[in-house]
Amino acid sequence: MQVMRQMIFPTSNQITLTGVLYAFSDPTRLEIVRQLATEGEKACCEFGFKISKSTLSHHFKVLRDTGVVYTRTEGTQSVNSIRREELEDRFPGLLDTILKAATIS
Amino acid sequence: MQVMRQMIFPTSNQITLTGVLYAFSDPTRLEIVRQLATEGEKACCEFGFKISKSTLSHHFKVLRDTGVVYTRTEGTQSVNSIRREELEDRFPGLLDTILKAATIS
DNA sequence: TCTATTATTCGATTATCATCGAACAATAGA
DNA sequence: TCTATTGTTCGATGATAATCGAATAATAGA
Repeated sequence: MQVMRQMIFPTSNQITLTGVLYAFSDPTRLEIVRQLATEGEKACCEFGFKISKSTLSHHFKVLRDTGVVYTRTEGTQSVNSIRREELEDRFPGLLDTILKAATIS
Repeated sequence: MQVMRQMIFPTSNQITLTGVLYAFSDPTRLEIVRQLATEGEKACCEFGFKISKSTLSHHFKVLRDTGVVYTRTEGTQSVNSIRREELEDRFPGLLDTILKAATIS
């Protein structure tokens, strides 16, 4: 029987630099975080990607596992937000610098 | 007949953010750039890694192809340096922020 | 010309990753 | 209870990537 496992989020000091950079190195994931940064928290279905929902779910799992994104359940929706405090605490300035760079290209 | 191909380096505007982040997402490559940043330009053989030289050569190729590192030939050695100007021109503050974060963990 | 040094290239292998469709889980609402 | 919605999980597949040993290339120096 398949079980909906509970989501696990790394603590601030469990977040690794290479992990965060890997999370951001995929164009889809970078765009997800960019939208979360500019438009605030959003459900998975509100991003307007053309990829399948299983692929999208995979990308959100990577973002959660690397400590970039927090997901809370609200009804049938999964509402995502950037873990700004933890990221800033762990690697000061990194998120903003990457987000700024993302608007350049 | 195998030919030693000429190295090709991307111009500043050919450098992509996801490419740079991918280059930095590997621990070996991150350490290479960290050493280049703190100790200046170095030949491939001077980094003290325990991996094979073909693997190390592969990592340097990735760093070149993504625009992070410049390699010049000096005798039988390949001397590497960070492309600071191009990176700063393309994505201001990115390199320093990542390097600073690399010293934290 | 021969040898040592340094690094790249090739070919192969193993591992990881992105992607998808189908099935399942959890919730909301009729 | 039934159905729709939303997202996760599973299993599979094709594409990338990391790694290595061996062969090759380029140069320096004896």
